Amino acid sequence: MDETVRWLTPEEQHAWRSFIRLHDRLWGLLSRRLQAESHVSSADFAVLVELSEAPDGRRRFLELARVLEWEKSRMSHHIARMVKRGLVVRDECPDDGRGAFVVITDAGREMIEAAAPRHVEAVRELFLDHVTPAELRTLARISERVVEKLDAEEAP
Amino acid sequence: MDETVRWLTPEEQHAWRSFIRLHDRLWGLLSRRLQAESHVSSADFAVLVELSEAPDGRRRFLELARVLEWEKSRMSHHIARMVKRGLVVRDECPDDGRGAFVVITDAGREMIEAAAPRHVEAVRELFLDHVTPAELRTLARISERVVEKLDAEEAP
DNA sequence: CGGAAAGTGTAGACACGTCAACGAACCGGC
DNA sequence: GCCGGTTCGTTGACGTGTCTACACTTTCCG
Repeated sequence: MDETVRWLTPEEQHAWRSFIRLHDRLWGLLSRRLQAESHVSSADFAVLVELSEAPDGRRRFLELARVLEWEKSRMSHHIARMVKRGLVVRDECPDDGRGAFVVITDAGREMIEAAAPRHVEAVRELFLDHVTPAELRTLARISERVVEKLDAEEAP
Repeated sequence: MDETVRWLTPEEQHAWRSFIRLHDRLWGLLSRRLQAESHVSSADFAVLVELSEAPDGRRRFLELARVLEWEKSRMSHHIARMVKRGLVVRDECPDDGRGAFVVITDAGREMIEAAAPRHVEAVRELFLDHVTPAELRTLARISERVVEKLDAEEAP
């Protein structure tokens, strides 16, 4: 084993753990609120937002997966569950025999329109209200830069 | 419906989405590396770190849950899986007939000792190396402050 | 034209987390 | 002592995410 491991300094360890902790707590609370108040999961919410903003409320399957950065398998399973609950329907694609559209239903629109304002309010109350504009810019800058590096990491 | 929803500004929306995206990508990549290189999940890793640092490699069940901020049910399910794979064992508590200890096994120690250096290296390579010390301090400060608010939110 | 390769989506097995209900042991006051 | 409330931990049902393998198209190219 390589004995020259560069372990994290206490500051690094603290920052890293705090960051993970922040996300877990925040996302957990937001998800539970969304579920309790609006009866949709965060994943449902993401799909419905994407569809409701699309022309005719419809999107190709893998296009949706690409936008949300989900694996196609996850998308397939999740759409199956959403179909079962009546939030979306599948529609065959005339141009491509393999493909399919996912289309938001009226029930889906009602869900998202009821959930969105509450969700936005929660994001403000639980997060944005406690962060200064300068801090938010720093956070965004860090996030963009690191994600860019990760993209480069995964590409090859 | 309340028409006076304070929707997110483009800057806020961008920062929020970037933050979530950062966590998802980073955590996803780290988890997959941990699994592929060391055959442990992030959750296994967290448990093993905690146990390996404890005296005699043992901890009371709910104490572990409290430290990791996991629900007791999650802990119970997860420990059951780890027992099945031989990473930990359960041990009855003589003082308290209800209670139990979770104890790390030799195999568990080997796992964590092999996984830790790689994991630390990955955290550096994928995250810390791309963030300045000042940015890291800002991130830690934000995280602490918001988590504190969330604690206050959940307590009552 | 025809066959290989790549694209689109599905399906099953499994790991994981949450929720709610439960059983068993402890604890405090009467 | 014992009864009610609390704590400790388990369990089963269910929704979710990943991985692998698969089936069916389309497309590319000789």
